[in-house]
Amino acid sequence: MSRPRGRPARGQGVTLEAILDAALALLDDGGEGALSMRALAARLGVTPMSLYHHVADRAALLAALAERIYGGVLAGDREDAPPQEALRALLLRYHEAVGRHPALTLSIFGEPAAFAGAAARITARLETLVSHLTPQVGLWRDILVDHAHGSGLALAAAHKDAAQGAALQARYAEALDLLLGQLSAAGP
Amino acid sequence: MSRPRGRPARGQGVTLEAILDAALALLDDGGEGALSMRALAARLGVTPMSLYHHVADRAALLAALAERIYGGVLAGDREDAPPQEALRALLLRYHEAVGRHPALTLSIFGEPAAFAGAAARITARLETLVSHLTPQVGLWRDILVDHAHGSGLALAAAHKDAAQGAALQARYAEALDLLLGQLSAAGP
DNA sequence: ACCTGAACACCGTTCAAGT
DNA sequence: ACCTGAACACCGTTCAAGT
Repeated sequence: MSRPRGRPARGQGVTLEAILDAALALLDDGGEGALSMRALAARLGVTPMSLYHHVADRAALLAALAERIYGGVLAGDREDAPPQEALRALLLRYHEAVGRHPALTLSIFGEPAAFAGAAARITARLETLVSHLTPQVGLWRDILVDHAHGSGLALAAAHKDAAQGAALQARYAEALDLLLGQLSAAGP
Repeated sequence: MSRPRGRPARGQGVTLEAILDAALALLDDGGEGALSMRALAARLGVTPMSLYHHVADRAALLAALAERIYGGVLAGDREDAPPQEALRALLLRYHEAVGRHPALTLSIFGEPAAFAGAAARITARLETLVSHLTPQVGLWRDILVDHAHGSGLALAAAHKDAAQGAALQARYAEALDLLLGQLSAAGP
């Protein structure tokens, strides 16, 4: 019944891709507590230990997931768009990523190192955009980032209720427009 | 070496007070992962199971901690202060509570039910205050709450670094003043 | 009422052994 | 290079037994 002990035939093993897919699936429909190395291995039909040939440990797994999800946020960036448009689009994409995988967001906040890479890149881009719109760069950068995180948290807490989730997404867009309006009113 | 099996002499047992104190201590200097029922029991010199005579389970323990810490946020409230002052003071107290026990905040966000009671009372009070200052009540309530949570999260992530923590607290106050200024400029 | 000890079904991770 | 099985040091929680 059990797999043979040695290295399996070519194509039988797990790939990092498959591990990340399965981990995200566990997180998405079981919540934060559903992602354990053992449950993940079971879902992949493999022993827990074989995962450690692809990721260093659980923290590294979360880091890889963060990179996959939040790394894409900067991808849709258009260099030529006016700063306010670009800023708005960036924050909406970020917030949407948070909303699509709320349990990942919660896990990541508990493991800040996992998120450091993507967060730094997103923040850097955001800071550049803000600097085109107001001299109070640090202040507005913090406001926009903190507000996005707080709203993302509310989204994560409401993740069982899809209707409420959609309402929160809409509310975020509304709040963001208000903030951006005031940011540009503060003017350069 | 081990305690006798039956009920101990009067005053030998654990109290809920002592459990909450110890739990907070574990959280504060060990972070989110340091609070386990077993570690908590060990710190109190008791078997894990005796804790279950005082709290239903781990979630209930977190709820009791949330009530202790966040319940106090409304205590300093002065009914007669002008709404903007009261709003500012409320948010600073809330943010400070978050900052004083960052690991609790992180744990609570992962267990939203634990926080429901205190959060609802704080939000209700905040909403009343906001309604005195602007017609856009829901929008500004969300902005202020989400911003406070997001900033609290940053505080939690930086909790090893006390100097950075202080800087973040100061930044929050600055951002809050800016937001409140714009809130009142939007006017009733 | 409140404690104990043993037990159950879990964790993450290391190590040695296999191919 | 990549997998397995056994092991270690943990979890939360239930249950029966003690006083």
